[in-house]
Amino acid sequence: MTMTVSIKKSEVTRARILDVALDQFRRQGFEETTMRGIAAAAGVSLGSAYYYFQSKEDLVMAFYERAIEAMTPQMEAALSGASDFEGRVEALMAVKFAYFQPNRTFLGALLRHSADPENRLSPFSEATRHIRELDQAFFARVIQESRDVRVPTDLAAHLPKLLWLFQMGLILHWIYDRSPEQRQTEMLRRKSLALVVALLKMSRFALLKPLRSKVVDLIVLAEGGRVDGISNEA
Amino acid sequence: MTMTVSIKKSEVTRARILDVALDQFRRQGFEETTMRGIAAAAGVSLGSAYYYFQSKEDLVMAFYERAIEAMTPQMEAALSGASDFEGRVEALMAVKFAYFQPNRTFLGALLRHSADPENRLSPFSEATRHIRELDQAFFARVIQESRDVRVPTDLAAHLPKLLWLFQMGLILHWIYDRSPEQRQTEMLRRKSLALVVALLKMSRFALLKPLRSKVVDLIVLAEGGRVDGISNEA
DNA sequence: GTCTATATCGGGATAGAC
DNA sequence: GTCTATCCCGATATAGAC
Repeated sequence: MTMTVSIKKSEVTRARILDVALDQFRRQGFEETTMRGIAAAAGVSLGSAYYYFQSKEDLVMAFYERAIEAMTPQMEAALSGASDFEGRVEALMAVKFAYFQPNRTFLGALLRHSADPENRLSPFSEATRHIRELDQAFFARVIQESRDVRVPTDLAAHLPKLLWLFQMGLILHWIYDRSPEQRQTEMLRRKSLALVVALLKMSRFALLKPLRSKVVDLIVLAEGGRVDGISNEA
Repeated sequence: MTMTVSIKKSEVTRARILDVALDQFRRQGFEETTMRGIAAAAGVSLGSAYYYFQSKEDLVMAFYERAIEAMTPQMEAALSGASDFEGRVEALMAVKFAYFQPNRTFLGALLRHSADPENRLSPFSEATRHIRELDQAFFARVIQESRDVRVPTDLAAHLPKLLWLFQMGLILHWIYDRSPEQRQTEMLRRKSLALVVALLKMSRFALLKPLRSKVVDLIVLAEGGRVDGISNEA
């Protein structure tokens, strides 16, 4: 009992700092929020804030961790809720859009650096690899479990990453979407997913085999380098 | 005479600051270069440096301006040097890669923010629109002047922007390419361009008309929003 | 181990005197 | 136009209270 309490003491402080930070990030954005401001609002000294989070970026990483944790059960439900390929992919993406909705502005501040795989906060970075792979695993399950879309194995092997990339593109578009209530992204999401599904269904046609081979060839080449973080220059 | 001299006085100072800045950017990168360092090396005070360039970013914008200015005649030559579509597109891109070669690291520091169209330095920003449009105009000329690739008009209307986007993707890949001498990007460039050309040639087939319509539909939707800077929520 | 107070540094940016 | 002085902020370091 006493142990449990003493352990929690610091975790409460840590959680409070994180809560305050995320709140300020949401309301003022990333750049505008200062470590001094976070510490003050959390009722701790600047030194304490840095004691728990070595940098401002670490606070963001904690946000990512929370997000994937909270979304995992929701994505499980999404998978069993829909019955066909398109429905499942749509359901998976819907979870993200719903969860990130209140944090859209804040997320925008983070994804500003998304193009830089060497930035820890980038969705393509080594630091976020774990989260990325967890997410891609859900897309892999969609492919395995859906019977209505059968993709040739050479292409299927890369599909989880491709679908994840497709999702990232939509999120990025959404972040900067200035149309009322981001309706434009919604439409884009619907139409582009339909197109992706149509292309995947076409991908089995023997006539298109040479074309598909070229595409897969390109994907392999691109993956060998940059698409998935620091590694593999095969 | 006296007027000419007195006008030039400040421009010389301005040019000196810019020269020093670009030199340091190239050698140390963007982040590592400080306004204090620039001012010191240019023999002016920090305040003076800020008098000429309101921010560090402004120095970068000047770099962009210089770049497009220097590359314009080279791109003209590239267009007349090649005879077919693929050759011309390749020649246009080759000009960029050659010009940016010595600035690759520095360019990387800039394109870190490329995903953010609200960042002035982003190739998708309002601030860089002018440069972007100049560049896209060269791709438009390729399409008009090449007889070997005939693209249906509905798609052709968007092709300059699409080709430019394709080029940006390759440049981005190149920036973070860790393979020796960025050979990977070179291969990717060659193969992906060949694929693009193959797809464009296919685009005329009547059988693919419905698919093409869907693609064009998507492009229009995306362009209406984010792809090209702040404007048009048509 | 948890936390405060405080000093210090580096660097972008600004105000105001000259 | 030019400079000095100053501010703000992220980050680091240190000394010490409990």
